[in-house]
Amino acid sequence: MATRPLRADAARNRAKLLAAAVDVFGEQGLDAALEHIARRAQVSIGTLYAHFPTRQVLIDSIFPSRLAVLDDIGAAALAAPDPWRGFADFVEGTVALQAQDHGLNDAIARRLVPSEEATSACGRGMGHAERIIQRAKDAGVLRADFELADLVTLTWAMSQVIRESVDTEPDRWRRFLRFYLDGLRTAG
Amino acid sequence: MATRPLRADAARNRAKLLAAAVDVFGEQGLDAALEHIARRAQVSIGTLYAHFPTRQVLIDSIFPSRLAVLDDIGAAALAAPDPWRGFADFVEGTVALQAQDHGLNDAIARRLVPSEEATSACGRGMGHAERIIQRAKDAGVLRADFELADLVTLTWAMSQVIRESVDTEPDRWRRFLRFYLDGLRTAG
DNA sequence: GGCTAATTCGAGGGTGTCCTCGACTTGTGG
DNA sequence: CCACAAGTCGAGGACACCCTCGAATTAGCC
Repeated sequence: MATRPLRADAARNRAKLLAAAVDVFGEQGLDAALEHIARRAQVSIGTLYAHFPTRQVLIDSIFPSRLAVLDDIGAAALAAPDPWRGFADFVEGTVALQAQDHGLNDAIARRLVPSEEATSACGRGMGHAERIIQRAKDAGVLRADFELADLVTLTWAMSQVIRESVDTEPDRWRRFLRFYLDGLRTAG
Repeated sequence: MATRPLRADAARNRAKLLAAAVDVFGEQGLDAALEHIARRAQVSIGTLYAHFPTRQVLIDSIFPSRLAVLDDIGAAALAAPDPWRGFADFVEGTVALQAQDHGLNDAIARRLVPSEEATSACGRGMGHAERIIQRAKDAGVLRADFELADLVTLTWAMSQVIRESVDTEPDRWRRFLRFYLDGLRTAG
C-alpha cells in the first residue's frame, strides 16, 4: 500500500480537482456532472478519471475531511456547562453545517458515503453525539426515549427543508428545528 | 373550450396512460421516464405525447384527484370533538398519504404541481388546515405561534424521512412525527 | 362497405452524461 | 540532456431520455 509520491503536475491536478469537486458538489449536489468538475478544474475528463475512477471515490476523497468539523462541534458541546445547551448547540451546529453545502447535505440525506474513512469520521462524531445525548438525559432535560437514531432521522428531515428553503428563506430551517427541539426538552 | 368527446380508443388509451402514470410515478417518483409509462400502458410513446404534451400536463391530470382525499381528512379532523385530536389526526393523515405514494411525496416535497386545479384542490385542503389550526390554538392546546407555513415545512421534512425509511422501516416517520407533535402541544 | 378525420405508431434526430483508450506530452532520475 | 515512465488529453462509442413527424391504422358516420 506504499503509494509512491505523485509527480508534481499530477499532485497539482489532483488538488485542483478536489477543490473543483467541493465547489461543484456544493452548488449542485452530488449528482453534478463529472465533466463540469473537470472543466472547473481546467483539466480534461480523462484526467479526472485517472485520479478518481469512480464518482464514489471522488466523494469519499472529499467529505471525510469536511465532516471533521463535527468533532469540534461535538467537543464544544460536551464542554458546555449546561447539558441542554450543549445538546441543542450540537444539533443546531450539525444542521447549520448541512445548510452550508448542498453536496454535504446530499451526502448526509442519502445513505451513501459508506467509505471507511467516512464511517470512522462519522464514528467519532457519533461517539460525541452519544455522550451528548446521554449527558442531557442524565440531567433530565432531554426526553428519556430520545436516541441516536432520532438524530439521524432529524438530519434526513432537515435536509429536505434546507433544500427547499435555504436559498430563499435562509432561516426557515431554524424555526422548524426550534419547534422540534422544544418538544424534546423536559423540565429537568 | 367545448372539448368534443374522445374517440373510444382514445379514451381507453388515455385511461390506461393515467393508470400507468399513477403506478410508475408512485414507484419511481416524478422523474420517471415517460417512456416507461408509455410501455406500462402498452401504448406508444407518440400516443403518450398526443394526450399529454408535457410531463407537467400529465402530472396535473393525476394529482389533483389524489389530493382530494385531503378534503375528507380535513373534514373528519374538524368533526373530531377534541381539537388537539383533530389537529394531530389531520397532520398524521396528511403524512400517511405522502408515505403511500412516492410520486405524491415528490409532488408535495418539491414545489411543483402549480396547476390551477392543484392549487384549488390544495386551496380547499389548506382552508381546512387553517381552521383546524385555529381551533386548536383557540382551545389553547397548540402553541400560539404555529402557522400554516409550519405545516408546509413539516411536509417537506417528512418527505425525506419517508424517502429514506418507508421501504425498510415503515413506522420510522411516525416516531419522528410524534416527537414533533409532542413539542407543539400546550397544556390547554 | 367505404370514406374521412381522428388516432396511433415508432424510427430517428437531438442532448447530456458516462467512461475508455490510444496517441501525445512532460516531469524526473540517471 | 535524454529516455522512459508517468501523466494528460479529448474524440468517440454507449446509453438513456427527450420529443417530433410523416406514414399507417382505425373508429364512426353516411
